[in-house]
Amino acid sequence: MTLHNTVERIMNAACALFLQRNYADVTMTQIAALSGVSKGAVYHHFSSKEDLYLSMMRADLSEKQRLFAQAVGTAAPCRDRLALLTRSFFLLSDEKRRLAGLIRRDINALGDAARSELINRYQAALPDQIQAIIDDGIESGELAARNPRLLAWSFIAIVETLLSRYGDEVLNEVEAKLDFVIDLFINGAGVPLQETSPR
Amino acid sequence: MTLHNTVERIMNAACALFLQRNYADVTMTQIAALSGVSKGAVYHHFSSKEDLYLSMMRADLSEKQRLFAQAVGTAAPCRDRLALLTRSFFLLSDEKRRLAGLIRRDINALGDAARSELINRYQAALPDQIQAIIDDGIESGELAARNPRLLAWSFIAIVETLLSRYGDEVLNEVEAKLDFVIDLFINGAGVPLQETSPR
DNA sequence: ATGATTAAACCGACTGGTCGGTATGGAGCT
DNA sequence: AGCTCCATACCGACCAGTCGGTTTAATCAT
Repeated sequence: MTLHNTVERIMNAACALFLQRNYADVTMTQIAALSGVSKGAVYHHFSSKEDLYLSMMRADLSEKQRLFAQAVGTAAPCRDRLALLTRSFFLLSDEKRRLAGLIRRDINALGDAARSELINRYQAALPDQIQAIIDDGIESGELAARNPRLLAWSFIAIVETLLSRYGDEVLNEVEAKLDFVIDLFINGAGVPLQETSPR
Repeated sequence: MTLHNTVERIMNAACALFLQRNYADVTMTQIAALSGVSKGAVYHHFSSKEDLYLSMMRADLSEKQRLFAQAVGTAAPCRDRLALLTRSFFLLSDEKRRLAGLIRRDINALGDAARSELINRYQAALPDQIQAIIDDGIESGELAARNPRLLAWSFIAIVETLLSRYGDEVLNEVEAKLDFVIDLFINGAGVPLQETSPR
């Protein structure tokens, strides 16, 4: 739409292709073809394949960091803040939702500098922010005292479980997904010992 | 084994290389070099790169399926059976432990036939067996009634969280890892509402 | 305005190099 | 001999990245 709409189209095409194939299996020719521009145009805007991948990820992670910072900055019980953050994640488009997960798949294909930059940005955008909420939850006594970083990773891992095709079919509503994730993470899979059913 | 120790060496080399790099980034020449044999020898025993990858995975998944079947066949509370299965997993060598996780990373690089075969074998070896335990747990009232397949995936996801370098540093004892996984999965991260909360 | 100038955007054929896979032939056994 | 096992040399395909040339569009001069 703007002056640089070519850059935008290249990034969108790259996003779509990197989502369905490994970093190594996506060719610059394919990206150019899907963008509707030539390979020369792609290399005019991005200095290398890695530069293109990095630019795409940088943009996405910045957006997510900004988005999730709202939930982190809210004053509320830990459970509600986690729900707020997770809801905003589930409300993203399917593409955006899966993008961050690519990092773990492609990280080995990148150079050292790119790799550590991406890891840092990913940490700041996702695990660190979730851990901040969990830290507060532990301090306030809402959560049991365990390693907060491992808890944050586990939380993310559970969320990613629902990004599969099957997860989307079984729990198609955002609130249903939210319920599953938050309830499993906070209360676990076991039935509460008190009240209703015995063991 | 001694007769075909070349096959063994090739498989071990392939295992080590596929663990540190993507499927596409591991070359047959590298595998041959690390095996100490020639490329011709590799192709003498395996018809293609995909065949080698598949053979490696087949062997590993069969072994895991057999291993975990013991826990599934045990008569005990769901929690104990999950712990039994998970302990046997954590007691595997580092290489073996990470191997199954590769599938999700490399699955897109394989052909359709290989892909679906691997997915089926993985399902049978890990999620299906864990789900069998969870199914029993739900039926006996030990676990809350939720989608058992999603629960199985979540359980695996939590376990995989501890396979990272950091997870190994923080919880270096097998029993500590086991405690984290089982307790988080069954009881959740929140403090129990009743009684006094320990630690 | 209108033509001249210029720089950025863009194209696509091409290159250098790498990879999966094959052809060939030799060593050792039966 | 005839067979398995394995090493070396090689082939075709394909990729990231380059480069000379063309188009577009904005700026300046008149």
